[in-house]
Amino acid sequence: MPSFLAEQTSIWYQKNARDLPWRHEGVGAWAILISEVMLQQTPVSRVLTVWQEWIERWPSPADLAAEPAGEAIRAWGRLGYPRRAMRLHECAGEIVRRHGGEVPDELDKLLALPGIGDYTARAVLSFAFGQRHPVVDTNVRRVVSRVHHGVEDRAIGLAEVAELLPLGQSDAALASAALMELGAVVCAARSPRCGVCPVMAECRWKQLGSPQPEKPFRRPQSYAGTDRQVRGLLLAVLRESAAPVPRHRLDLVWPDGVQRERALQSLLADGLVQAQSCDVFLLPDSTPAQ
DNA sequence: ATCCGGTTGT
DNA sequence: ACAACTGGAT
Repeated sequence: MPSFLAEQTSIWYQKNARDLPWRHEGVGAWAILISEVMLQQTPVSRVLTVWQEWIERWPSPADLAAEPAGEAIRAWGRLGYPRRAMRLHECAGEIVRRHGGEVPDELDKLLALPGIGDYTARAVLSFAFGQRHPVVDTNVRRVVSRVHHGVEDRAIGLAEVAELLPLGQSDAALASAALMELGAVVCAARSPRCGVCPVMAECRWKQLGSPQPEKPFRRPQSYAGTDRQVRGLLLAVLRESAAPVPRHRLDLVWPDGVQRERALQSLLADGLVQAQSCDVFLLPDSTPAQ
């Protein structure tokens, strides 16, 4: 059932899509997969340079799999959520071992890879292989919720999005990209630009006066002072050091010894950091087994 | 339901 | 200060 939303947004997208490098002709599935992982919870502007470095350095899964995980973590830079870099490295290894070094083009095989969930698996199938799948991220959820239901935060499932996509594979893939783009550029969470929206005339949310969502209750959860910040500070020291780092240098980044130790232990548990001895640490440097 | 980063726009 | 940013794993 091709919907008004999918059709109009696709038309709009073909004239207004941002020129992002991973959308260029000839970009392979591996490079697109990398872009999708990097874009998880991370704005486009910050992904651009790191993505370019990655695809030049590791143009195939085998290239990344051949290096220690620490190199992926180092090259991740300050993108945030560095476990994504580690999972991407594991993912490359799985692709080499189980899929002959080629990114699989089947849903169940992608979902079985580390770091690849419901969103990323379908995004790769749609944008790299031109298949028809519901690609549901926070943008699509917001667009469909607003336009069809007139509310900000209604739960939007895969089936609901699948129903509104065009039937043709490439048309559906185009519509998926278009819905995400609309959510990112026009139907923004904070400052929607309804004046330039291609579906304004049929938007329930606009008709209802753009009602704000009910905020049930949300913890303040500031970043400053959290374990997350301390993990980031510790990892930054290890990233920027070519040589293993003695504990006393890590002690400098955060005054609270208890929290510092807890953060270090969690990094070790995640596999983001490796202990060379009891007081010397480094990024994972073991060359992966073939 | 929670944890997991780091930057930018408001 | 604060949410938002093309989520995934536990």
